[in-house]
Amino acid sequence: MPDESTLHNEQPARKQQQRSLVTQQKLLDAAVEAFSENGFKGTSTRDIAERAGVHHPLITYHFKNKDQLWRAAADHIFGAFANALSRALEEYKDQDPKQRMSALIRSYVKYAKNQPALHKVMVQEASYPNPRLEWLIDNHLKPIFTVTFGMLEELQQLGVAVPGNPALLFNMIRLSAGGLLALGNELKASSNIDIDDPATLSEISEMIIRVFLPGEMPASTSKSEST
Amino acid sequence: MPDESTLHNEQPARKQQQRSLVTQQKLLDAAVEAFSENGFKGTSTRDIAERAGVHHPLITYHFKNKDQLWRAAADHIFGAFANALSRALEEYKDQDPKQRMSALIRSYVKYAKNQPALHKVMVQEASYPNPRLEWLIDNHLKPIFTVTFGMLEELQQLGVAVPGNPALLFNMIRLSAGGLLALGNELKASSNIDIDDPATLSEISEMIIRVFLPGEMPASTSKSEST
DNA sequence: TCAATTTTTTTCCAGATTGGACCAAATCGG
DNA sequence: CCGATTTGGTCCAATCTGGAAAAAAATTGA
Repeated sequence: MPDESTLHNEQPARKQQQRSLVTQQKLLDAAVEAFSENGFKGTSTRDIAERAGVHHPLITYHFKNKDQLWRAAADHIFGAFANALSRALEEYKDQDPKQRMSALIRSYVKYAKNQPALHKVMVQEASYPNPRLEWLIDNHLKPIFTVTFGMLEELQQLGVAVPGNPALLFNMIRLSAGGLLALGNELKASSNIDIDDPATLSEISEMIIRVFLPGEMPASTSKSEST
Repeated sequence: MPDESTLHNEQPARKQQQRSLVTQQKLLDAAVEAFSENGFKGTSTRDIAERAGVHHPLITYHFKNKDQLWRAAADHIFGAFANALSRALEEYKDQDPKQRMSALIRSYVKYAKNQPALHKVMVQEASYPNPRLEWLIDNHLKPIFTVTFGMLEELQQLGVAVPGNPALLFNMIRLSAGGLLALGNELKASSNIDIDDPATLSEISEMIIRVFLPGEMPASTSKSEST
């Protein structure tokens, strides 16, 4: 299964070298960091190459241009995030809906801690209409939204999640979690919140769960009512 | 009361001209817009001047340099916001704590709708440690935080606000409201939420209130117990 | 009205940065 | 060890950077 995010994958007369993968990885990590800090416009390819410790023409070689690099970087983090969500969903598939959603929230908070760029990049691109935003929505946001939206609706019907527009609910949860971890620099100074403390992290998850999913699961006597 | 945010206010041998105030205003508005979209680094003074429809050397004339312009722009929006909060607080000073906090939230949502830069600029600057972030925290964030923090603590003791670290609570409210309105471009496409619809706006306020302040005010027989 | 002052316009700069092209050298896979 | 892949080093032309400086225009106060 060849890597779709890179070039030179048409007729690989010879397989990709190991060091090539390493530099691609370094460039992707650096790109994520840089783009999340300064946005697409505010980031130069040279800055990215420098962070990666790599000569900047290698960007052209591996990703053709700045725009493709941005897309690859977005795939990099959003793909990994989608995997993390799937894993959490799989692991808790036998639990009740509240447990499942709680697991998703904890998973998101944990992922956002290690990869705050997930939220930052979104905010950066949503600042003004642009083709990257549309691409991001279609390729990465909508799928997550669709899944979560249904789960939230179910939880509302069960009286677990607070009532109201599920779409709003979804985004409030997302913003609370992603925002808190993206604003780490600020929270320490403004609110004396240390997101580097593991205890703070679980406090955040649990508070989000308590706030948005305040109800208890109804004790269902018939365990398998829906097939 | 001379305008502190501008230069030439030491010994005004002659009073500031009207057109001068106009260009300053245009530059401030343009600066807010540009900085919120592309961050400090990603914004050029020429871009700002262009948005304002003004020759770019006027920035140097009115604000000395890019950094001072950024500070003036921040004062511009955060100052107006602080005023809006004060007015809401004053207007509801005779109501009970839950009504007061609800008024603050509605006021924030309303303000953030018209001035999403309030949130965006924060996120932009919090992306990485920098002197502007510290300045923003000390001059504009902490005062708001202090007031609201106390109110939230009181509401928690009354059983109105959800329990947990009040600082976290404060920031979750802030991020839910500010984030939703800052992500307007995205929400329409990803979640079919139209923040330009006035109904959506009040739906947001009311949901935030319902979620974070779920309790009812206890019926107090003694109206004026604390002096 | 008219001169002093404030504000705007115009022009200029020196340097840094931009994304990307190019090719020789090095490295690696088969 | 051969050939494909990857990297290093160099170069470029264009654009953009924040800011200085001086001339021109507009407004004010007397």
